[in-house]
Amino acid sequence: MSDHEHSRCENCIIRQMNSFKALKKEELKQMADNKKTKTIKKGDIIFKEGERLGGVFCVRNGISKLSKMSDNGRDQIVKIATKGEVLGHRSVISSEATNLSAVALEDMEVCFIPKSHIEEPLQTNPVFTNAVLKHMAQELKFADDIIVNMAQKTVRQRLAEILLYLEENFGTDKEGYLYLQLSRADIADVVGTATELLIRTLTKLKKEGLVLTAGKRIQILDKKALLHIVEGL
Amino acid sequence: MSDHEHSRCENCIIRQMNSFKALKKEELKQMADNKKTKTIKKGDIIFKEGERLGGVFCVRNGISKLSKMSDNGRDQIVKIATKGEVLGHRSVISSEATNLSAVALEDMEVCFIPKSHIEEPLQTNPVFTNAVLKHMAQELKFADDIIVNMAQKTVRQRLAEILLYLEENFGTDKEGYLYLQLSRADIADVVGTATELLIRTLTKLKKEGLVLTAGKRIQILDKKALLHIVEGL
DNA sequence: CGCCATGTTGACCCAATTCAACGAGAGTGG
DNA sequence: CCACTCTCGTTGAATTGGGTCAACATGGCG
Repeated sequence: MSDHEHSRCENCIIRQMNSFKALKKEELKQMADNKKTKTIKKGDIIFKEGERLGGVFCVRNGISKLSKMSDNGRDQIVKIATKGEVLGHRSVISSEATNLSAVALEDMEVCFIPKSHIEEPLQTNPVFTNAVLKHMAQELKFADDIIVNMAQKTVRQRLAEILLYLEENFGTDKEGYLYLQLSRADIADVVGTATELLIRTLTKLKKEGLVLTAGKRIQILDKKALLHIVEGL
Repeated sequence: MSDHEHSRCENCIIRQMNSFKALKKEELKQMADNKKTKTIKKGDIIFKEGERLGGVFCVRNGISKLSKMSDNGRDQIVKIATKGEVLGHRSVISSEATNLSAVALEDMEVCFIPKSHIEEPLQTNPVFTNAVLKHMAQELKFADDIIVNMAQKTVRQRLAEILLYLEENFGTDKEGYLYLQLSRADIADVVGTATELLIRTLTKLKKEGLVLTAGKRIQILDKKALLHIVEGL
């Protein structure tokens, strides 16, 4: 493996984007010596709901979905995780099996970090622990928002919200289409509905001139109108 | 104020039930000297969404609901918090305004603890910080479950689940009725639906012989059947 | 070229919301 | 004590939203 300077955690830019920035030099060195960088192909499973993770996965590049299977057999996507995010920290912290599955939506590069290198700083480095704590507090707040959305909003509202989210967080290509090309099924799994209804709802937005589609690609035409949909009915 | 032995945090039984058990004697002493015990009447607001809390509320007695207002004007109850639970820790940790409102469902006794007495141990007492961290990890997992339920399950399934939850967590009186008597509107706000539909769904369960109602009181007759509803359709 | 996964549409049925009306208990003030 | 009102629970009926099954299109990809 070509372990050059960029694969040393100390120099990893990703570190600036998450709680790892609170780690000390020695801790990072330890981590760098034990981490395993993995290349993951689009569609590959990083981990599956119910597995016990021996560590966390730090996303170096690419985008993944975190989902949970419902009793009725449908997947619900709970989060889309990208560069800089750490997967599996929740289950390492509570030393339980994961409640979520992680699947790559694009080719990815992730670093697997054995849990001992997380657990130890959690005991000894309060700055790190507090950074993680703050991060989880944020996640909890987002989760509350999602609960309310799922419980109270229509598919149309949730779709509008996700389209805006995708543009906000992943941007567009030069032609103005959303950079992240989720399949209709994936979008449906985020929204929490059947793909047929998702498609119908999207088609309606298209007819109203708020979005534009070309194959699986989607472009937002009227951001304001979408925002308006998200809020009122 | 009758500050007897039971009002010293060091001796508070509640402490055994939450992260405060990880606090050291001196920290508890400090806390005891600065906390304010408050009596809160049924229906009273403990705090409102958007407020900046100067500390956390430790529930000594009674039951409260934590809810968030949706854009469409309906309240969504996100959690029911009871004896031993700490309210407002999330917003203190991330030093933001609360995203939730807390209202008493019964007469309550809560201790208000100024945030400094939380923040300081978070910096200096890793055992405490880790206890809080673990607790939040649990909450996050529950939140994921709720998201999936809201997104994928019917009102009937969610109602069945909540009835079982209420029995499991708050028990029944001697006649077998659920101890915690939520109003139909509150149950609807937990389930995430209109009270009319909630009532209709409950009535159906009654006709099927799975539950029994007397005024606002509810009794579970067939736990197994309810469990079956929760899982399959 | 043909295959398989994905996207799309129709039609039907059940789930859920909404508005409207009414009933039943719980104060409250005369 | 009664009448009044207020909140809460309950039911009806109309309408819309959403799920499901089946059929068909389409578009990469071997």
